[in-house]
Amino acid sequence: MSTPAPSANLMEAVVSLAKRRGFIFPSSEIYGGLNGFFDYGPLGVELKKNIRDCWWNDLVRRRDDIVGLESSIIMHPKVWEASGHVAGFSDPLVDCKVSKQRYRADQLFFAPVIVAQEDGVPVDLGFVCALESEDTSAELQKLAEELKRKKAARGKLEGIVPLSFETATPDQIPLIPSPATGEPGSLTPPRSFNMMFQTNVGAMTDASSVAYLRPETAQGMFVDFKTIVDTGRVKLPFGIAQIGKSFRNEITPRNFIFRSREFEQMEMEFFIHEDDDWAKWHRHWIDWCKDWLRSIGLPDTHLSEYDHPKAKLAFYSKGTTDIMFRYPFGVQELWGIAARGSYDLTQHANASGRPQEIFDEATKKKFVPHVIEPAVGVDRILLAVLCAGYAEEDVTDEKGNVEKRTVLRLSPRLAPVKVAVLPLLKNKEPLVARARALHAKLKRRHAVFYDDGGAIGRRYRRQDEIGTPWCVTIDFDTLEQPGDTFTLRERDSMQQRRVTEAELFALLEEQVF
RNA sequence: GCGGCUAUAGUUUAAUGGUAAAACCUCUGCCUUCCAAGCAGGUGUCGUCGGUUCGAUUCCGACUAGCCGCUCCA
Repeated sequence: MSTPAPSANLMEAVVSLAKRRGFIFPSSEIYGGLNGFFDYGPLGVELKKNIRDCWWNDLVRRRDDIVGLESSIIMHPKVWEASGHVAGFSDPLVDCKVSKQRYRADQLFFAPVIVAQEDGVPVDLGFVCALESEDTSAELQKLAEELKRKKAARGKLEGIVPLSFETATPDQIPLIPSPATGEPGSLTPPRSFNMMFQTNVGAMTDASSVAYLRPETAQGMFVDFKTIVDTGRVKLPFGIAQIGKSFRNEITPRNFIFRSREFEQMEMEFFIHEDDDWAKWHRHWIDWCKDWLRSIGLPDTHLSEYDHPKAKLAFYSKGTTDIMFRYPFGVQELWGIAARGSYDLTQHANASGRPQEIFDEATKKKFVPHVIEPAVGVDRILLAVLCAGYAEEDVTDEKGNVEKRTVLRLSPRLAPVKVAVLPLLKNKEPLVARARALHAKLKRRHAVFYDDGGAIGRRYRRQDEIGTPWCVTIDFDTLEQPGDTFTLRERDSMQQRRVTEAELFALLEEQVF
C-alpha cells in the first residue's frame, strides 16, 4: 500500500512540501530570490537544530576524546594562503565556443605537430589537443598522425610532447583545435574562478584589508590546535569538532540546498600519533559516520562508499572515502572522510613560524600529529532526511474511498515536533482544558504542538506531513475512565493505543535523545 | 559562466490584448465522539524593470529566479 513517490517527481514533491509547510524557501524571495541561498522557516530551523544537536551530543558530549570549538568565520588571510585555498581553490577553465563544452585547463593537453622533411627543413602542421586520459601522449600521437594524413604531409613526424593548456600562449590558443570539434579557433583562454568570498576588514578598503569568508570550518581546528592542546587537557588520539557556516562561490548552485553558496558544515579533526595506524582510524571513522547516519533514520539502502582513486588525491592525502547518498537526482557525496597526514599542521607551522608539535613522553621526541577529517554538510543531511522520509500512501477509508496520505517519516530524534496534543473536540471545554494542561507540561521538556482546529483526522494528517511521530488525543475516555489515559496515535502505522502520562514521558525519554 | 525550456494565490494548475479562475492549503466562526466530512466568511501588487499599444498578466527586450544538459564540486 505504500507507494514511494516516483523518483523523477520526488525532488519536486520535497521542494514543494518544504515551501508549503515552512521548512525551507529561497532567500530574499520578495526581491526575486538569490541564487544559491536559502532560508529555513519555523519547522526547518527545528529540524536543522536537531541534526546539529544529535551530532554534537553523540560526538562531543557523549565521548571523552573529542572537544568542541567555535572559531570565527573570518580568519587571518594568511590562513587561506597556508591552507592552499588562495592558490588552489580556483580552477582555470577553458570554454569551446562552438561545442559549448567546458574543460579544466589542467586537464587539457596540446602538442605542436612538426614533420621533418627529407631536406631537414621542419614543417609546422599546427597543433593537436586532447583531454587528459590514461595515456595522453598516445592519444596526441594518434591525432598527430591523423593530422599528417589529412594534410597529406610527407616526412617524419617529430616526437609529441604533451603541454598543459595552462602554459599555452595567447598566440597559440587560436591555433589549438578543440577536442570536441577538432577545429582550431573555438577555445577561450583559461579563466579563473576563485570560489572564496572576498570581503574587507575595517571601514577602509585597500589591499591590506582583504579577507575571506571561510570556505570550510576545518582550518579553525588546525589554527587553534596548539592552544587547545595547551589548555584543553587533551591527549592523543583526540578530536576537535566544530559546526558552522561556510561559504563558497559555487559556479552552479544546484539541486535545492544540496549545493548552495552559504552552507553549514559539521567537521571534526581527529589527531593521531604519527606512528599510529592511520588506515585503522580512517576505517573507524567511516564506520562511525555510517552508523550515525543510520541512527538518525537514513536507510542503509541509500548509503554507499566511494574511495577516491589514488591518482586523483592531493599529494599529501593518504586516502579519502566519501559516504554517498542516493538522492533523487543521483548518488552524491554526503560525508567525506579524509586522511590528511600532517599536511595542514605542517603548512601552518611553516607559514606562521610556530611549531605545531606534540612531545612524546615515551620517545622524548617531538612530532607533528596526523589527522583524519570527517566533514559533512548539515544541509545535505537535512535534504537526505527529507528525501528518504517523504512518502505518499494510498489510504482506503471505511467507505472504500482511496485517498492520498503524505507522510514524512522522520526519526523521532530529528522531528521538528515530537508530539501533537489534540483535544478530540474543540467545543467541549473539559477536553480542551485537559489537553492544554498536558501541552503545558510537555513543552517544558520537548518540542510539542497544540492543535484544536478542524476534524481530528485532518489534524492527524497535518502532523503526518511535517513528520510528527506521535499524536496524543484527549478524548472522553480520558475524562470518564479511571487512569487518566490518552489515545496515542503513531505516525507510520497509524495505530492507536492508550497510554498514561507517565508512559508518554517514558516513551519520549527513550526515543528522543 | 554557456545552451535549451520555464515564471499566474502558500501549493498544483486554468483562461485572457480590455484591471484573473478553480481545486487544495491556510485563517475565523458554527458543527463534529478518532484519520484531509459539512456550512458561512477572510486572505491575490500575474517574478522585476523597460518597450510597443488608447489599454499588456497576455506581444517584444533586458534582468532575476527555477528546471534540464555542459562545467564545477577537499
